[in-house]
This record gives sequence, C-alpha cells and structure tokens, in this order.
Amino acid sequence: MSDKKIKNMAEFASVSGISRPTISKYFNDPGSVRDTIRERIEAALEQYDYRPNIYAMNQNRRLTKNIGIVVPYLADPFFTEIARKIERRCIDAGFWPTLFSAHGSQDLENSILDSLRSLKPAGVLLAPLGRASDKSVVEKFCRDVPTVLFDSDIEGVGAAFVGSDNHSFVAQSVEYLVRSGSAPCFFEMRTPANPNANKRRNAYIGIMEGMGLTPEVIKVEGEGWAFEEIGYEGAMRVLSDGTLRSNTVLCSNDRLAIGFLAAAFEKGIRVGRDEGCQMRVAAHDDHPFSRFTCPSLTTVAHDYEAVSNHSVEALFNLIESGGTRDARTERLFPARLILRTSA
Amino acid sequence: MSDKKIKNMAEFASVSGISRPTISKYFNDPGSVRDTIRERIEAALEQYDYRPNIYAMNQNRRLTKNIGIVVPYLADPFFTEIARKIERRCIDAGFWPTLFSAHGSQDLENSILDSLRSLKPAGVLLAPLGRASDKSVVEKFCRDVPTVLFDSDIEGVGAAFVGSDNHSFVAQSVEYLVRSGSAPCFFEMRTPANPNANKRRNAYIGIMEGMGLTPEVIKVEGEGWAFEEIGYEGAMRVLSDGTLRSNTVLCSNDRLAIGFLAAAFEKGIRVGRDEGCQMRVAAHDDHPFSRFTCPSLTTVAHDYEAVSNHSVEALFNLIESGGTRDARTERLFPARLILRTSA
DNA sequence: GTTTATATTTTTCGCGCGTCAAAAGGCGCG
DNA sequence: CGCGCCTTTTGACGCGCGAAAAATATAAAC
Repeated sequence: MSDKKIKNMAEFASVSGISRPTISKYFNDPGSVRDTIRERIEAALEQYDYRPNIYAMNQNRRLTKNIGIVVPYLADPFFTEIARKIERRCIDAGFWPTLFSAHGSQDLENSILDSLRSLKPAGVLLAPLGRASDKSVVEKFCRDVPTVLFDSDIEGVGAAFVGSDNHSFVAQSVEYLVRSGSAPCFFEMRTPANPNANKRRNAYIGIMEGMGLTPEVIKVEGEGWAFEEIGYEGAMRVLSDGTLRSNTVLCSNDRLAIGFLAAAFEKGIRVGRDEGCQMRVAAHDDHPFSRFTCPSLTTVAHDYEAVSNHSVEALFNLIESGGTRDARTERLFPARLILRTSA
Repeated sequence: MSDKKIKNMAEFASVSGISRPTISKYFNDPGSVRDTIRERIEAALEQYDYRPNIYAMNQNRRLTKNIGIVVPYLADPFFTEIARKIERRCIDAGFWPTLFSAHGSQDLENSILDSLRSLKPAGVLLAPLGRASDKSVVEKFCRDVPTVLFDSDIEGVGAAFVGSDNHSFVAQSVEYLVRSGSAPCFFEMRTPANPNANKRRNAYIGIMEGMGLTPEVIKVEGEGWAFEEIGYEGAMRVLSDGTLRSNTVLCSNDRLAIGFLAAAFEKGIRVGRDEGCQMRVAAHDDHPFSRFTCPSLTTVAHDYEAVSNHSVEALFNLIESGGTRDARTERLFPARLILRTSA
C-alpha cells in the first residue's frame, strides 16, 4: 500500500482514473456502478487507503446512513443483548448505528432524542422508558424521524412496534405452575417503570380467572430501575409479615425474582420444586443471569432474535419506503418456557 | 417561541441582529463573546430554536467535540456503570460522547477504532479487550488520536492509563480471609481475557508468600467473556473431583464467583462464614449483582467514581494540551473491601 | 452495423459553517 | 472628551462532498 495521503475525493478520483461523481456513487452504494469500474475503484482503494469525509457526506446527503438505537437502561443485560444484535444487523446492512441509553431518566431520554435530531438519522429504533417517557416529546420525535418502537409500546406512536407477547409469557408460566403444583400469586412493583408489567399483570388476572382461580397480586414499593433491590426489599417484607398466602410466586420479571430469591435465601426459605422446598418462584424475561441464581430460575424467554431481527426489518422497510407510514404495524412474538429448578 | 424555521446560521444571524461570525464564535464557546452579545444570542435562541448543523460544523473545525468511549464488553454491568459515569462527565463538559462496545471481539474492536478515526474525535477513552486486542492496531490508533486507556492497561500504549490497583484488591481480600479464617486458594480462568487477572494472580502469589503461606492457584478452562458460565463449569468440576484443598476460595472476579456460587448451591454446599458453612467464597470488582448472590458476595470494590472521573480528567488535559504527551501517566486507585455473607 | 437502454463522465452549482483580514464599533480609563 | 484595547462586523474564501443535467461511452439486442 502506498502511503501517499489522499485528502479528498477529487484526488482519489485522479489517482484512480475514475471521475469523482462515479466514486461518490460507489461510496453511496457499491452495487450501483459497473463491475469493471467497481474493481478498479477497489484496487485503488487497496493502494491508497482513502476514506470519504463522513461529515461532508452527511451534510449533503438527503439521508444519512445513521441509525439511532435508544434503550431505557443499558445496565439491564436484556437491553445490552438486544442492542448488540440490532447493532450487528445495522452494520451488516451498511448503516452506522449509534447506541444511546436513557439510564432510566426522562431528561436524558429527551435530550437523546434531541441530539438524535441533529444526527439526521435515516431511522431510529427506540425502546422508550415507558411510563417515565415524556409522551409528547416522543410523539413529536416520531413524527419527524422514521422510528420503530421496540420492547415497550406507546400506543399510536412510531411507525411500528415490535415486542414480545406478554400474554404468551404469562399464559405459559401460569399454566405450567398450576399444572405442576398450585396457583401462583403475582409479584410486581406498585408503579412499574415498564408498560409490559401492566400487560403481564392483566394477563395474569385474566388467565387465572379463565381457569376459575382467584388471582392474587402482590405489589411492592419502589421506584426506578433497581429492580433487584426492589424485589429484595419487597420479598423481605412479604416473607416476614405473612401476606404471602400462596407458596408459588410468579414475578413480573427476572430481575425482581433475583431480588426475591436473595431474600428467600437470606431467610432460609428453600425455593424449588424438589421435596423439602417451601416455595416455588418463577418469572419472565430469561435474563442472562437467571441461569446462575440460586436456585436457577424457571422463567419464560423472549425471542430476542426474532424481536431484534424484526425491529430492524421494520425499520429498513420504513426507510426504503421513504418514511411513509400508511398503517402502524404491531408485531408481537411469543415466548418460550424455560424450566429450571426454582419452580 | 416563534415557529419560523431557521435553516442556517446566516438566517439566524439576520433575525437575531448579530453577525454570523460572532454567532459561530458563540457556538464554539459561549464564553468567548461579550456578555451583552451572549444575552442577545440566547434571547434569540429562545425565540427561534435554531441549532447549527453538526456536520457542517465538524467538517471545518480543526477538532470536533466528539469523544469516543470504547469498552470491551457492554453486557458486563461493570462497564455499563463506568461508561454511564464517563458519558455524564463528557456531556457536562460540552462534549459529545459516543459509546461503543467490542462485544468481546477483536474484529469489532478494530473496526470501532477504524470508525472512530472517521469521527475525528477530540479524544478517546478506551478500555481495550486486553489479551484479545490487536496490539499493533491499538498502538497505531493511539498515535493518531489522543487516547486515554482505562481499566485494562496495554503497556506503553496511549497517553495515560487510569485503572484500579489490582494489588490493593488482592491485598485486602487475602489479608481479610487469612485473618478471619484460613488462607484462600485463587480461582481463575486459565487464559484470562483481561490483563488485570494476571496482575491479581501475581499479587495473590506474592502476598501469600509474603505471609509465609503457600499459594494455590486453580485454573479453569474456558474462553471469552461468559465468565459466569466458566466459573460455574469450573466450580462443578473442582467441587466434584476434590482438587479443592482449601475451604476458602478467592475468585479473580465477581462474575466467576457468581458461577461458582451457583455450582456450590447446586451441589448443596453451604457457603458463608456462619457456623455450619463448609466453605467461604470471596471475589473482586463489586459487580452490581454481587449484593444479590446467594449468599451475598464478599468482595472488593473498585472506586468507580475515581476511575471514571480521573480518566475523563486525564483526557481533558490531553485535549487541552493539544494532544502532546510528554510522559505517559499511570494512575491506579485503591480498592475497598465490602464485607457480605459469603466470606 | 445500427438501435436502444444503461452507465459513466463532465460540468456546474450548492450545502452550512469555519476562518481570516481589514474596517468599524464598543468599552473602560484617565 | 479622547485615547487605546478588545470585540464585532463586513466581505470573502475554502472545506469535501452530493446532486442534477447534458454529453458521451458501453454493452446488449436487433
């Protein structure tokens, strides 16, 4: 490789013997130039190691190749995992993804959306905070920028929503728990950050009633995204004061269950489906750590792969159609029961 | 606020009655214009909601306001946490941080550094993969871009290194374990991803020998960043085949310990410092989940705050000095023992 | 060999802002 | 009031690239 520094496209055009507009076309879409030309460009690229200035590119393009990925709370491995998959797919499709986390804060979510506007992204994949989101801000953003919502829905906002079917989660967990033992009570936060929590509780109530059973919902105090802590504190309380009537607990999500299991362990309560166990605990999400809880957590898994793939797919379609959104689409993926030892 | 769309700086200059170069100066550094002028600009800004085009800005500036933050594995909450703190400080200082994760892959780390070049960042905060890093690539990058390394050191690379003092971690854990019971063996991966692991092992050996004790290092198989899994599998093996001579285990890091504790639980081995416990387990890092392991994990905590603050500080100094690096500085922060119930 | 459709080149303009030099203006000070 | 310093204005240029139109080249089809 020659170490001659190429400083702009014109210079690269002259050393490669190809006109500048054609080079420009190549960088926008390598497939749009004739094979022989593409080969010559790529040969020159090997030699001279030129890269277009992304700022000059993005300034003039109608649409950048940027894609914003926004999650509510990156410290939750669920989001890390799904963000990783989404990132990968965007890169493979020739886009430039950028990851943002609102870290549980509305102000931060708002200012991320604000920054995102300046980035003039081709599209945005947004998992909103949920209840804590400033709905009007998100709504306005989605009107201006092609956006696909995932994980948490905000009704009517964005061009599409892709997520997991909360009813499917709860149907599987409740059905299994009832069949294999006794009916579960439902353990959740009083004011859940995430709208999925409400859907899960309602599904629980509906399913229990449909089976002729009496639903029992236990709501514990706590705000924010420190779910393990909230689950722990809540469990310490209910395990002490005897409010827990059922010996089977279905937690709204795995992170609460992690706290619950820690509390049960501390209190010397044996959890599991074996002989000698006093209670069973199950949850939803298949958090990456739920394999390593004590006992390992019986849970219901997201179809991470499907959710991330379909989110990206939906966004690409939206981008290709020029951001027109005839009808908002919603796509929910069913969950899969993961039997471990806690229930 | 008027909803008149301002499309460029010239237009904003005319509606605000201030010349364009002065407006430009203001956006580069609000403090560089006279107070009366600044007030008038800010008043106009309230009314018209104009924002400079970041692409046009960055194209022409000698240095952008971008800062790259690169971590090896974002699914590890340790990095999520420190990245969050670093992000915050960059934003407060008027920079535009962007977070990247190599997700444990050398290829990805390389291509992130490659992309980062195009971003022409003012500086980069890099926690390299460590052993898996392509040293020559990282080295070359650090020569071209002002870079501060954190968490994992690569000797001689980058303008500065900021991290935790591994000797301090191990000194505290070993001293405590010896004082409160018996001497620990050291549990680690055979080929650790992170160079800190090697430093911790060597510190362990040195400290044990210094106390007149015989070090015992247990190395378990496994590659990559799935530490919990590796710890679990390794523990299942050593807890079965009797290679474990000591009843006190010091894990190289918390994530291995999480796996270890899961294995011990599964095997019905009681872990803790109470009567009736068969073994003690401690580790290093104070992983956010180590409060919720069963039993809760005795560990040694990073000074997250100091590491993130000082990394950013070092980078800002580097940026202000124009990227000149007279001498590479290294700054290590001591750790703090966190007593919980596992040891 | 001619037609036709497609690809490429040439030319030219524009994007929005940074930066510079020279001229004009504001400000505090005595 | 007048001096000198510092800030702002004026006017102009450059950055690196995208886009559009018209001219030209290429390749396949007839």
